Amino acid sequence: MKCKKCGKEFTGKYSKWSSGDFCSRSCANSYSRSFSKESKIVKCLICGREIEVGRRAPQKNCLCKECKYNKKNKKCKYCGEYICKRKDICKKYRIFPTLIKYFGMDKSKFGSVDIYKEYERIKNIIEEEYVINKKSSVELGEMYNFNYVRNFNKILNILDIKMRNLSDATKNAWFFGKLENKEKYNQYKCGWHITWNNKKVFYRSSYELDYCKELDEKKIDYEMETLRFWYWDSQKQKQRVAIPDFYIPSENMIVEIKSDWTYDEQNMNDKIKEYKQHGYKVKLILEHKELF
DNA sequence: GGCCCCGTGGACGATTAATA
DNA sequence: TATTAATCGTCCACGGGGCC
Repeated sequence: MKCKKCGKEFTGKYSKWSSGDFCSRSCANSYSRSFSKESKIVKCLICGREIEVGRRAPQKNCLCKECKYNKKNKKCKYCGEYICKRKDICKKYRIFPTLIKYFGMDKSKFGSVDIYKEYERIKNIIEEEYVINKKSSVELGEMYNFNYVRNFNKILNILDIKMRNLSDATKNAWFFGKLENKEKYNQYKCGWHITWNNKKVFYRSSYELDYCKELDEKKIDYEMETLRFWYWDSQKQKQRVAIPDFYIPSENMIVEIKSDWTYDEQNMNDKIKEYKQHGYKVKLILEHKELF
């Protein structure tokens, strides 16, 4: 026989595993190495995907990169993947029991990538309440029967929901009527007044009380501090909350009562502009005189 | 000036991932 | 397998900011 590598004539096999093509093991190795840069396409033993391997790659090495990695690593018990596609979510595994307990996260989704959608679903629900409906973290805590409602902000933080700053939070509280300060407000003469039609209203100055009496005499129905508006304060250059003094439903009219001492013309113009944009008529009474 | 909502952040313990 | 590091839950106190 003629050796495929060196061309020498030889007889017999150099070993019982020899194919009979080579005179010696070194020739067989040398021949094999000469093809080492060649490759072949095989199917991954695990996933069946076609991959390129060295021409003489052993059967046991016919694994794609991912399957090779997978053999060395464990599956994530949250998304079920060897390499988490949303590591940002899987990393938050500590909050999952909380999301299940208080927000109804579907735990049957664990172990598959469906957990990502489920997580986003819960996050969207909370985000809608906090960002769009402007509920406070405390209100949300109560709403979801959270163990310690005052700590709901940590949940928002973990879910990457940007929290309001204290300034906006306080303005929100005013807008939704959570801050009233009625009895405590004592800078001017103030107190409760019963209207002609038996409504209880709170006045914050003697000027307001005088106007109450005037409306009582005329038997005009009115409300005090029942409306709230966001308006742009052009002097302070920020959004603020305006609470009109009087509202007369029959005329759809807002009435502001001011004294020289408290009157800020620019601020009043900012507020009135907003009232009118909402379709209300506006009356301003300064020092008992009707300006418009 | 006075009140109070709500955001902030620390302490501590429990749990789990990461590492040796 | 044991240890360490990271992170979350719970509880609490503080005080900024807003309103009139």
